[in-house]
Amino acid sequence: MAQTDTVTRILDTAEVLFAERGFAETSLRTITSKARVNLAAVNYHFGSKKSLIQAVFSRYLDPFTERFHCALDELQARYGDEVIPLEELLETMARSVLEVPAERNSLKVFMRLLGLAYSQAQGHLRRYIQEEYGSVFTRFTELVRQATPELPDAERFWRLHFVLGTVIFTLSGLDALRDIAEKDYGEHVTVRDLIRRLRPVVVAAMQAPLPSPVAPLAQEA
Amino acid sequence: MAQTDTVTRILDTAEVLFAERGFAETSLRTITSKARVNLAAVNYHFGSKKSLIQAVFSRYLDPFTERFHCALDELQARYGDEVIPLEELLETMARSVLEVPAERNSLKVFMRLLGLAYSQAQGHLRRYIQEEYGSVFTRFTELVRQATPELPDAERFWRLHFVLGTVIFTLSGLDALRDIAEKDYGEHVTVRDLIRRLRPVVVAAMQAPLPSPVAPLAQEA
DNA sequence: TCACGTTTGAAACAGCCGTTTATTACGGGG
DNA sequence: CCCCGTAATAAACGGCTGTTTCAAACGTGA
Repeated sequence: MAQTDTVTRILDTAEVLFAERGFAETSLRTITSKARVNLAAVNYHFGSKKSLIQAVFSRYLDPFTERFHCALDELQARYGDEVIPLEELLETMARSVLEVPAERNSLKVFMRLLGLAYSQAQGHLRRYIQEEYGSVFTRFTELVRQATPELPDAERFWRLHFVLGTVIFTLSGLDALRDIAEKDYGEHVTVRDLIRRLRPVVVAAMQAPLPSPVAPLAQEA
Repeated sequence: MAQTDTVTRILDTAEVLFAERGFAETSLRTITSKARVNLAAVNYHFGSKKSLIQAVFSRYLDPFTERFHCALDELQARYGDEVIPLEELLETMARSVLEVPAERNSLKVFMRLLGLAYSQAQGHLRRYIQEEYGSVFTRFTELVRQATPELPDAERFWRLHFVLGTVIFTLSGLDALRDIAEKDYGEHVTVRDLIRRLRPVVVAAMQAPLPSPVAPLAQEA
């Protein structure tokens, strides 16, 4: 079937180019010419550039949410009524994130796309992701809440976004950082290696002592 | 003098629009019309859109690097031959970052611009910032090295970028996150409040235990 | 007051953008 | 066989992009 081939070739090319340059900086002509596909094929199969962007995300997020839900099911079944430890939750999430793009070894692309979804304006994208995939995050958040009863709700909310920032920021800018690290320390760092380094940092961040209630950061020392 | 007025009006308008929508998504026509300035003024005063972008960054980074250098001078003078504690270094950096845009209460814009400089492709921008302002970061990194002798060099490098990711990611996406936080917890969070929350998390991240050397993250539990 | 360098102004430039149209080629069921 | 829905193609559409041009206005020293 020629249709499927055209569609996937567009998606394969688009996700790489989007990850490299961003959405606005990647034209449909660049995508279609590099994919050796007619320009009109994008509008024919996807309707618009916006829809193409959403389709690129769905191809990653649909399998991810499914796997993540399953992994959480298994985790809850294993622990029954006991509280699932925080580290277990974090590792489950990490494993689910890693499994999806591992099939096409494109973790870098996946992370870069997630970073773009956050940083790039693209209001429609944030809304789309929120509406389509917000429920998994809500479920995960609730489990984290049970695992960290000592944290006030607001504090936990912000800390989750802190560590989310660390992970997405690091892995989405990995290529640039890797160049610097290689030049300075000679060692070629792998994604797996980076995640090994991230683990204790993330755990420590979540378990950090509560901030002082009066906020004297900018005072003169 | 009318020239100076035109230049600053362009810069004032451009930095806000860039921060809101990104570089590619902000046209010169949008900038000049909102700044009530002729379209050609940008190319006349700055030469090109690229140069305008760099000028926007310079206006923040030049005062920042100067203040930061002075603050580090003072810190080194105060501690003499003693090692400067890590918390002291982090707070000095935070204070320097906060002081600059405080004059025009535009910290949000500043952070968003930093985030864009990282996430947006814009190779020319990264190169420009690296060449122009890399030395301050090098100096700061060396002081952090002395403050954390127990960390291997590579580990420290990555952790600095981890916390950098947290701060930039959080503060540059602050508006979106604030909306969610407000809806969920009702409290309106200020930048100052966020920094208060960030402090213990950043310190804990830098002081987290070293990762296990064998990297078994993705193994089956 | 005149002349001159600097700054504004309106208009046009070529080029790329996303999208649409109309035509052609394909391929399995009546 | 023909027919018809699906898909690929080339070409054109209007619109917006950054940049350039050239004339007009400005302000300041001679």
